[in-house]
Amino acid sequence: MKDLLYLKDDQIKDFIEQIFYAYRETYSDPRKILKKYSLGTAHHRAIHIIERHKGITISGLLNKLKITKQSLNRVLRDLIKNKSVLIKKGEIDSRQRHIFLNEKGQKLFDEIFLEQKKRIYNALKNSDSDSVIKFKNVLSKIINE
Amino acid sequence: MKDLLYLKDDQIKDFIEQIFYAYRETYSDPRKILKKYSLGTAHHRAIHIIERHKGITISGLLNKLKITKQSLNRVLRDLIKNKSVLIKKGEIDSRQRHIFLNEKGQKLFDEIFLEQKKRIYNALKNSDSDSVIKFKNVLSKIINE
DNA sequence: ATAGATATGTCAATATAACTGACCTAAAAT
DNA sequence: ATTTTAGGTCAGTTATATTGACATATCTAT
Repeated sequence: MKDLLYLKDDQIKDFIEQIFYAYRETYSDPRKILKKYSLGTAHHRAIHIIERHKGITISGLLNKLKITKQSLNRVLRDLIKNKSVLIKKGEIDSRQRHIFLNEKGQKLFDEIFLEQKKRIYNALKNSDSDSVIKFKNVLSKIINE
Repeated sequence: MKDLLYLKDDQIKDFIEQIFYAYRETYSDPRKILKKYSLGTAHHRAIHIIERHKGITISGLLNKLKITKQSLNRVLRDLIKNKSVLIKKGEIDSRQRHIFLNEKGQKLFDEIFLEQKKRIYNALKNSDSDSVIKFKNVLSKIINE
């Protein structure tokens, strides 16, 4: 049995608490901006993933957001009504829908990101590159466990 | 102007996405257990913080959870009815309430934690201690920004 | 002693974001 | 031709949060 300090229960409990704070703070920063456009964090998460995975399909988005299609449908309906999002039929498989941010959506993303970025940027700018790489690695391992 | 790779926007966007996944996965693992006791993630977060900050006051808990007292009240009412939580009047300031897990609450926490721990434990056990320390440091900086 | 501030509790209404379950169409795969 | 897959939608419900108003007890400061 290992007895490494960083595997002690208290350390793990701390991480569980810290991951909650990190998520909550990171996603609460741009709430005011979202409210200006009558959107919420559900829309924000969708916009973020669409921006990072341009042309993602509905099922692709569902897999990343892990919500039901009924929930996603409401979110996408709002974003389409809002004219932030563009949906294209698949050329190979025309059952599929490919989702993109249009110009307005990209501007909205940029505005949200500018606000949200600050927290991460300021945290990273005082960290050395080794810390950032290792942060990324551990985070990835947590997700892919 | 710095031009460090890890401060590039794309890297920061990745972190924002990864922090969402890490939080969601970490807190969705014990949902089945919670459901067994007719509790949800809101109760889980409260239980976790009470376990880590034994005797915390209502306002202390509000500061950590960042929800309204009306929301917290519902959560605590459920936990008291459930007989997981014990509330003591403050001895120095009798307006204050100090919150504790009682035996049943601690057992519930242990059961939740055992499930939730796996993900973090497995992620950390293959990481060297330097990685874990640096992960913790960056995470703290993100929270305290 | 009294006035104001603080800590907490609670009622009511509403908002946000999720869920389940049922059913539908169009197109691809077999 | 049949089945499966990708997506859309209606209806009802649940979980968790919000705002706003008001109440009580206790502490602090004058």
